[in-house]
Amino acid sequence: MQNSEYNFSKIEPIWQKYWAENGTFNAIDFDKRPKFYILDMFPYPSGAGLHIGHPEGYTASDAYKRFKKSQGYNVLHPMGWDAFGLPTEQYAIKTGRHPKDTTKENISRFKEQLEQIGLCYDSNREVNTTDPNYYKWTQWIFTQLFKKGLAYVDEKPVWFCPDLGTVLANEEILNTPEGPRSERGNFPVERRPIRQWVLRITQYADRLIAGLKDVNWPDSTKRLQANWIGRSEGAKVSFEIEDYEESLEVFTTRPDTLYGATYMVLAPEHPLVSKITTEAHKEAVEAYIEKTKVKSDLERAELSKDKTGLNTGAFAINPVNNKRIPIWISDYVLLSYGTGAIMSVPAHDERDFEFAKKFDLEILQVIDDANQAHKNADGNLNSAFTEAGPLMNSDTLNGMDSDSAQKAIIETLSAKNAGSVEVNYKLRDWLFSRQRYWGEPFPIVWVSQDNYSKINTEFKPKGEPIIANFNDEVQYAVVLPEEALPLKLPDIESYTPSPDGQSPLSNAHEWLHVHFDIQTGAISEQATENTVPGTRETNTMPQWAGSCWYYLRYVDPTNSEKLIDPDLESYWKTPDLYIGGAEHAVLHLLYARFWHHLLHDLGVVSEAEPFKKLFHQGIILGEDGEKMSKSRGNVVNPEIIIDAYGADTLRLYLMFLGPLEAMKPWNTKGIEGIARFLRKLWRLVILDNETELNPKVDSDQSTKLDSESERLLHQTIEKVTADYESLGFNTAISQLMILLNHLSKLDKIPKDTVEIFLQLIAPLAPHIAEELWMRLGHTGVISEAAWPVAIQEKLATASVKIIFQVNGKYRGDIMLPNNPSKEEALSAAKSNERVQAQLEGKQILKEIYVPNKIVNLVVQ
RNA sequence: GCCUGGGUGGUGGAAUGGUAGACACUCGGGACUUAAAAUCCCGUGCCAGAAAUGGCGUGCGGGUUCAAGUCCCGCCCCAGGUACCA
Repeated sequence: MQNSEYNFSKIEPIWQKYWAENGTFNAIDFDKRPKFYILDMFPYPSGAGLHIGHPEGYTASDAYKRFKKSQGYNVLHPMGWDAFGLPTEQYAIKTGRHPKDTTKENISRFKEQLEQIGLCYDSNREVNTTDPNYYKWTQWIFTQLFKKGLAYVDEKPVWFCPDLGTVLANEEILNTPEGPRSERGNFPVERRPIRQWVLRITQYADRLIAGLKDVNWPDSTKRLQANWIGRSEGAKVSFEIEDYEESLEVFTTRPDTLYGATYMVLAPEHPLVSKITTEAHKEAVEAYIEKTKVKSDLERAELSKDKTGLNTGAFAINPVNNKRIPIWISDYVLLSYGTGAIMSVPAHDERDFEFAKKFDLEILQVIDDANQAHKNADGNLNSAFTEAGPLMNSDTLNGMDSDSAQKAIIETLSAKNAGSVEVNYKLRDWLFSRQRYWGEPFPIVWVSQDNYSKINTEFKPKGEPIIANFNDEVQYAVVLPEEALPLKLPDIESYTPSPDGQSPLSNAHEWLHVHFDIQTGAISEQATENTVPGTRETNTMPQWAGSCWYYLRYVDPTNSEKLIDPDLESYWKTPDLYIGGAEHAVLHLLYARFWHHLLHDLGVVSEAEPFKKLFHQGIILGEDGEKMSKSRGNVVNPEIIIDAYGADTLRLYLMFLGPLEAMKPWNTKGIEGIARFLRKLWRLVILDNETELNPKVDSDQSTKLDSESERLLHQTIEKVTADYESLGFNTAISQLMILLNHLSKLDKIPKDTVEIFLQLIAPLAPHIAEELWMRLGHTGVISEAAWPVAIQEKLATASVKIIFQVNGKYRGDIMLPNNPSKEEALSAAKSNERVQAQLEGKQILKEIYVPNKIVNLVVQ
């Protein structure tokens, strides 16, 4: 505490308590006021507590919420906890403490820290993804996916991390110079085939692209999502393989270049490789496959800058001209995209060109470049020509443009049953299971084939049954009825996953083995004539599951009958503003959109898109300009700042650092300016060292502001209002500083002017604003007061400043009565001394007058 | 490589095509004080000058315009994302 007058550590807790106890910021269902739903990305309550990055976005949303409330909106601004996750489970493995208990402690620490910053949330609407009453509905959504045939089980080669004892998704893998590592812990990882649940997000790919045009998001984020989904239109073409029954399917976006296909390339893992490779090439090909297996995708990409590959000795037949072309393998072709095989057209694809050059394969130009392409002296291409153009070397299609040729070729192919139009996506289905304890259990029971046939179809997926092998026995998946939800996590002795990669739940024997009622789906411990024996699914859901739909539950957090009440849903709809980091631009936002579309199909929600407006707050870097991290030792702890300067100063400073969306370094020295600003505000209202009001503040309204001060006041109302609306808090604060600097120089200040100032700063510095508001004699809180509105007449001026320029350079200015004529302005300019000095001995070529703004004399 | 952002004083950053550097930090000088803190006043882009003022200045090179940090073309650098997507 540096100042005995403005005692923030005394007043801040008082107001925090007041807002909490009075539910000042609680939303009211079905209120007549217009609704406004503002959402923050909810945090993972880690053991480390709050990081300075959290309060940046959270302060912005808290300020915006207070602003909107003052403007007369019924504001919903909730907070919750994304509390399933690996660190808590790791901690449990280490200490044996139940993740439930650790989570509870972490949450209460987070809550305390958020409250200290003056962040207010509707406490009746807190959600916690690990609460069975919450995850009941996460499981319910999964049952809907299951029944619609949008979930399946697949044996997938996925990243396995022996140190963490779990499977990791691609997005949890870091590519380091030492090879692939786990994002958490930086442990080495390897590929292993494991039974996994997968969701068919690809079925929604087109709708997820289309929906992007209906949302107000940063363009860069929309593009990122569209690119991630990666829709490409083209054709599937099938090539016969010489001497084999099988044919080779490829996907191409350029069917018009089919005549230029001079060889084929298969991914080394392609199932046909071992079959078609000739004796002479077998040994080398097998060695190459082995080498590929140990490479990560990134190594494959990186090392293959210089392309590698081998001939299999086999030949394919081009369906349009029956040309015999060799089949190669190379790791630049990925099994996971398209069909895992390509037709190579080196003349018109850069990668193929490079490969053909390296292995001296034929390059046949089939698109006329009209002399645009780089060629060597012999007239051969120096690089691939990848644009469209008229065809050449293509029999009857010569001269036809690329577009028409694509259609013609696909038509020819489909007549021969050798090809068709095809759409491909980069997006892959969503790997939805983890071999962990601390996640939502799947409401699934596995039964034998015989027993499966006895079970009510209600518990089975639409379409194909879901089957998996357990110890060489085929099992069928059935889903639990809604009444059986939530399926709670059982208590277990050890949280350590078994070394075979199975979840720790596989050791919870009593929980594991159940009897499933074939009619009702009810689970019982004892067998009856209506039950069949089954085994529960031991995988749990990924952390994304709970965070995919939490924004809906805030609206109706305690409903045990429904995920969300339809009336409440139609009142609150979806968030009007979503603030969160750009690091979630793809995965979280895409998964949540997928589920929201699904819920829309199910009639649970009334709109297809969940987040109308999205804002990405930036990142606060350490004082050294680097990302804050423990290892760098540049982490700023918000609690220390609050102790030294108070929450209001921290809030203002976080917002003053720069634009909300920017990445900006923290600078502890700079906070002094904000601290001075608030002390100055305090002194404006309260007399030094006393609790009484500063006599400068005229409470009987006998003084009036002079017109210049009044104009500044209303300009400030206007600018601050507009800046808050666009989340431009940094410039709003500097405008408030200008006004305060001005007011503090006046001898007398009308009380209502001070009050307006307090209202304008209240969203950002709510504690001091409440305190001074009360001391000015108000019985109600400033949080409930209506937002001030600028009076247009007060903004008007009687005179206008005209800038003088000579050859575009500033040479002086003058105040003139409004709307001076061109003649008046010009003569004022010409009679200015500095202007005259510039005109000395020169000739005026042109006289520009921009009304009420500027005179520019062009001279020579 | 590709896709996004972005390059403005010693620092963070302001600027609907119209006075570049608002607002702060830092630093320097002064007032108040026994002293310090707090507070207040003055200065603070660079160069020349006692000052008035003048010249130069928004990554670099061109262009459009009476006027460009802002618009157009070409480069350089930095940060983030992505990884051969056929």
